[in-house]
Amino acid sequence: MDKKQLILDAAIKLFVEFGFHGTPTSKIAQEAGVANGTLFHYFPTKDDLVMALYIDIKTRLNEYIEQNAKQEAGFKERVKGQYLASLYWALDHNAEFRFIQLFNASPYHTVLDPVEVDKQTKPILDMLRMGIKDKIIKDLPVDLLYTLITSHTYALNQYLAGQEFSKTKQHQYISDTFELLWDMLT
Amino acid sequence: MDKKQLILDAAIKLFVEFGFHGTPTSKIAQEAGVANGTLFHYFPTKDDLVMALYIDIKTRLNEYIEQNAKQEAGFKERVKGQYLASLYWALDHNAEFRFIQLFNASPYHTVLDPVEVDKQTKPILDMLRMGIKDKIIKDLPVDLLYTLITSHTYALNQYLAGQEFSKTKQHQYISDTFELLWDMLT
DNA sequence: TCCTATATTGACTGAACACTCCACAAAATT
DNA sequence: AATTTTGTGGAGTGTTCAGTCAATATAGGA
Repeated sequence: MDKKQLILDAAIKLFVEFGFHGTPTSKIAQEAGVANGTLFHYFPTKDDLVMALYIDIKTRLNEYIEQNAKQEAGFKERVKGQYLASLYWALDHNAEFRFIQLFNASPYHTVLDPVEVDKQTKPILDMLRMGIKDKIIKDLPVDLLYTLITSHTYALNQYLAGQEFSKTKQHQYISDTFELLWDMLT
Repeated sequence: MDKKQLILDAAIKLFVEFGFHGTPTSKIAQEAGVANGTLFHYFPTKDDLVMALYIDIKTRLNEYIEQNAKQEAGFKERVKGQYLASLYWALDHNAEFRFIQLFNASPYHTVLDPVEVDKQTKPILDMLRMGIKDKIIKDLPVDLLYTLITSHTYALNQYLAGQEFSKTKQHQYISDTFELLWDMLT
């Protein structure tokens, strides 16, 4: 068993439930079933843990999107692929997705390496630029559009997580809200 | 000079910059220029302070919206009035607006009195319901639409706050994104 | 088998923190 | 003016926490 992963898993759960301030490292170690010192063996500081967690989660989400959002079809289908993949992943990894939101709203977000952030968002911005060039979507700054799309996605996830819908209803709302998003963009 | 207000002002500033976990009550008192004990005279616990702060800010925002979003015109103008008022207020009270976001993403949000929350959102939900009945906007659950509208608004504020735009540009983006929002809803 | 490197433990520490307490000041009430 | 209530101060307190450390375990290579 990978203790490092146990620690990360415990940390997600507790951070999402109690926030960063509300979860001592001791509780994380306890929840993970490891000794206090073990946590600091893998993560020198609590901040390192938070950062590592964010990077880990974001990486896995991006991998999932890359593998599941097909590239072949037309522009709308490509955007939709990204949107659906994000939300399907979020349905299965709710704590992780909420952690991303928590992190984004927190001051940690500002200490992220901008280069790394750019690298992750660039493909999407490029896609949007192409849509603008082809006069498919509205001509507005792509980073603005990106912000709006992202927040739309998070908002839907929060909505779905906040209530107990059937799988069918969930998928329906995901489709429906993609159409809203699309109407917004075009 | 109202020390209570000094404390609230200092708290907003520090919470937004360092997060809840990163701002000790001692720093808040120091920033406010009052003694440690004075803070606890007004706010028995740190949590009470956070809560009071949220309620205070939310109240002022709502008052501003109520006074500035005119009621008379047609449906689109009424929705637009709300949107513009929110964002204009946010431009002048950026820390406060970011505090609301921080709070919403935090675990504090779950301990809010649901009755109070309902009371604040009801007018907007009623407005949306009317729009649906009149076939102006799409027929989806109003609380879902509300979530999407809210997050759209926060997202734009975050975008505007993140870069240094001229007043003109800011107003233009606020108008432009309202049209996006409207296209999404209708 | 020995040796070295890495993993794991949990008691410990020093600092930071939320909050208390009591003294005193200012205002309000009588 | 006397008395009560409310505001203000800041040193003090008990606790909690992030992070250390030295001892022990585990594993892998020579």
